[in-house]
Amino acid sequence: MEIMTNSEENYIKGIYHLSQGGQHSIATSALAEKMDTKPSSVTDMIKRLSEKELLHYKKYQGVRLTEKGTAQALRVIRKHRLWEVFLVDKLGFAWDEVHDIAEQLEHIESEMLVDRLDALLNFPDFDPHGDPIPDKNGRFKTREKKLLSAMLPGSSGICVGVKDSSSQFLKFLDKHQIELGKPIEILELESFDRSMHIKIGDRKLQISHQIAANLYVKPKPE
Amino acid sequence: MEIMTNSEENYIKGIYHLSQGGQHSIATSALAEKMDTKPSSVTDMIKRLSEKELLHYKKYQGVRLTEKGTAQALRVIRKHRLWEVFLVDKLGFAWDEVHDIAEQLEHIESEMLVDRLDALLNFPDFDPHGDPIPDKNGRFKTREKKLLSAMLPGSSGICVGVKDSSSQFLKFLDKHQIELGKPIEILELESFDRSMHIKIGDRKLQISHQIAANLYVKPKPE
DNA sequence: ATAAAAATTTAGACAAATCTAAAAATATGT
DNA sequence: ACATATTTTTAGATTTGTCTAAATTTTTAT
Ligand SMILES: [Mn+2]
Ligand SMILES: [Mn+2]
Ligand SMILES: [Mn+2]
Ligand SMILES: [Mn+2]
Repeated sequence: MEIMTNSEENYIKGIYHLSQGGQHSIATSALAEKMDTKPSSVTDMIKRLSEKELLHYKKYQGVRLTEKGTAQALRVIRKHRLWEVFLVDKLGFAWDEVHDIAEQLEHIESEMLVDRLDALLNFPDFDPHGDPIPDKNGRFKTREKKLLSAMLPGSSGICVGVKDSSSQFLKFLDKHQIELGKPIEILELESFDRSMHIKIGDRKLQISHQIAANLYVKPKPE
Repeated sequence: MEIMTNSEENYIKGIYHLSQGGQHSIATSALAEKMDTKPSSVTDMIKRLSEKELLHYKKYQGVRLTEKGTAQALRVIRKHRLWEVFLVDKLGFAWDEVHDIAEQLEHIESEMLVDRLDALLNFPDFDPHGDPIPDKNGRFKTREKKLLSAMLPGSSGICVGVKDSSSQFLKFLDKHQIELGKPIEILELESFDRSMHIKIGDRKLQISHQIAANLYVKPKPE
């Protein structure tokens, strides 16, 4: 494991996240968008990362992480999510306040620190946004989850994650007491605007399609 | 408070520490030594910091922190020492293992994070090495302390700090069960090699001058 | 199939932080 | 006081990461 700069780590993480969208290879422009930078800068960085064998690159063909690159991405993601849990559980931050701080903390280098933090937090499987936390070998729990918007009236489940984790969306959920872990039931779907009547916990409310399209639910079997 | 790079913060901190040695102004060469870099690099950085009004600089005359520079140094030192307390108290690190990790953590930017960490740790006044932790206004407790080597036979006090905080020295102290907070009594001084017979806690032992010259003691009055 | 559009790469520049080698200023010793 | 030694600064180069503008390749549309 050679040393990586913060910027290199951020690119690798960005590529990893884009790869979760199912694409075989990630386009320069997509990565530029993700990293909030110019395609020319991405090309430069891609060459360095390819040199270090963290990704596969053929000119004009986009990139794909190597095994080594994937492992590195998972290490950074592990740190990011563990720090988020720390900030929420130990320092009382709200779930919409932790991302930017975790963006900095994820680059702190010390395997011992990460593993002890993991232990302090009781080896959490998921972060405050419902995303899985890789263990020290890069393995993580997966669980069945569907977007609420993809569920049918009459079905039910448990609220387990968010797709959009912007502060605005998270605060909106707070305001309506929509929390991870709560049972959720789809009562009715308005075909006109696709808004949904749901029961969350023991309260009923109506939410727009945009909200339903950003909430993950673990469906109850049957 | 404009943004500072990690490197700028490290220089400011280095200058602050050298200034504690009493000098009116800090020489380029002294700072180069401290920062483990070349004098020419120091000159470059000094110009940038002077531009930002963090220090006073006249060519060939060395540097001195401005008010603003001092405040900035204290903010970084506060973070460094709070993180050291966190690592020891909450993650169970030994006092000789925390410095390098704190060197990284001290650059994390978030006033809220620092203040909440401070609260989690119960607003500690001193770090694991006995150094004072500035509060959010940059104020810190001072306490009377003398090098053990400067104390006379028959006098006594409490062990409150280390001058050398290298891992080797700290491990040496661990091995001989010399811990901060323990009462210490000077029994006899060998004039030949200045080694000391002391009682620490309830054990007697003999230590070399080099050890005594790196241990701080709060002397008992009278 | 070719021309136009879009995506990607290259070329050249810049800021931060470092280095080596050379020049300039300051300090020291007789 | 003046030559020598030491310290400090300057000049020029390098690495990382970014940018703009131009060139090149790929994709899309007619
Ligand atoms: Mn996050
Ligand atoms: Mn998260
Ligand atoms: Mn330290
Ligand atoms: Mn310390």
